[in-house]
Amino acid sequence: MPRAGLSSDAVIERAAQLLEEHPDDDLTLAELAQSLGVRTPSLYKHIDGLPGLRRGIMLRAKRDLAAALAQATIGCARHDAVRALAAAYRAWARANPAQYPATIRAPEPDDAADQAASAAALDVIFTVLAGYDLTGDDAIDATRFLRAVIHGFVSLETAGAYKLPTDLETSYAKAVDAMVTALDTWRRP
Amino acid sequence: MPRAGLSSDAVIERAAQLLEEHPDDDLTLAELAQSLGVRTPSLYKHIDGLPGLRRGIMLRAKRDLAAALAQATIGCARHDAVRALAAAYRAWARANPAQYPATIRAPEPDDAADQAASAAALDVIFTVLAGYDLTGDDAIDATRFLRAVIHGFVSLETAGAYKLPTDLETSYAKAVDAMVTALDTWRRP
DNA sequence: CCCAATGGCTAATGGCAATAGCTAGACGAT
DNA sequence: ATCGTCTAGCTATTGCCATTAGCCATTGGG
Repeated sequence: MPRAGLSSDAVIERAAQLLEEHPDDDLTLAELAQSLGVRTPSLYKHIDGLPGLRRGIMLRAKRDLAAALAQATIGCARHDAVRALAAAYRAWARANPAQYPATIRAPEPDDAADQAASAAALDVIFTVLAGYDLTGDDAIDATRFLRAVIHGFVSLETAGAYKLPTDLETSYAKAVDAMVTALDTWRRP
Repeated sequence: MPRAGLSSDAVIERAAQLLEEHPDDDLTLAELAQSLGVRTPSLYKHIDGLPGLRRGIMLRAKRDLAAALAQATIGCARHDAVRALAAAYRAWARANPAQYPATIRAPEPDDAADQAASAAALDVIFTVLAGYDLTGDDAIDATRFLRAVIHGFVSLETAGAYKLPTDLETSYAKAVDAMVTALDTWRRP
């Protein structure tokens, strides 16, 4: 019985890889175990069953996305920051299309780690929008709009809903432009 | 052996109901059969296994959504049509949150019925945007933007991502306003 | 009234997640 | 070096689910 030298992180990372490699068929513990050169029950020494594995993948994804967003917006403000955020968000989703849907799932109310990971990503957005002098409900509405545009585009793109041959880069650039313009004149009525 | 009087449509409709009733645990043929007062294998006389059931639910959802959108935009033009479309889209998603994700899945290339159902919904959007005199890539970019804003907001809302107490109706209204304004001046650079 | 079509059933198979309990290897303390 | 403990693997087992094969009763058209 040679030891495989697994760990919780190693198992989760491998699972995320498998998820990206064939996104169609849902991830199975049996497949994951085989891919790690181990029998299925052995995985339970590192993860808490299938739900625990899914949670691990989700947490990993949320943290990674939040870090990418934070990284991308360092030293930028206003329009530049919004564009950098939008670009980094889309780049992450395109690089991890199978994990992306997990990143928008609302955290469970009693899961502190999940709450923290979700909040980290939201904080980046709030910080970016802080340059627009929006307060109260205006800031919240603007945040919701920004998330809607970016998530909406990226989600439809990675789901394969944009099938026409027209260039996606240009379409996204125009969408981001429209969003930036809207944010500029957000306070009004 | 009294007959249960099932049909393909009845089975699919019941499955959609169950899906909405408890969206968490994924739909099982065993549960569906029990809910219909029938043994599991009997379902195979009406649907083509679990994949066939899922496809049936998806088709039903896409057609229903497309019909709702078409219905809502009758007799409207430009801003009014866009607002009506946005309102109807969100209303449908809120009424059928568990089925909504199925409606954005890209159709399989060889599934004619799926292609048709998806195209029906897209046609409504194209028709609504026809009032804006957009042509070529401009029209496609605008369509993508419109879908991104509406789907993005609705998707995040039904996923529970908008947790703050601020009124969602107002937030959506502002987002739709911003989108309408952007569409007004879509052609430019 | 008959008979073909069909919608229900039971039985059986195989895959998967999950649990219980065993065992060997790693590692620290003496 | 040796012992003892801890733990990461394992096998065996259970139970649920989807799926298929094959049987039988009901239905409805000639």
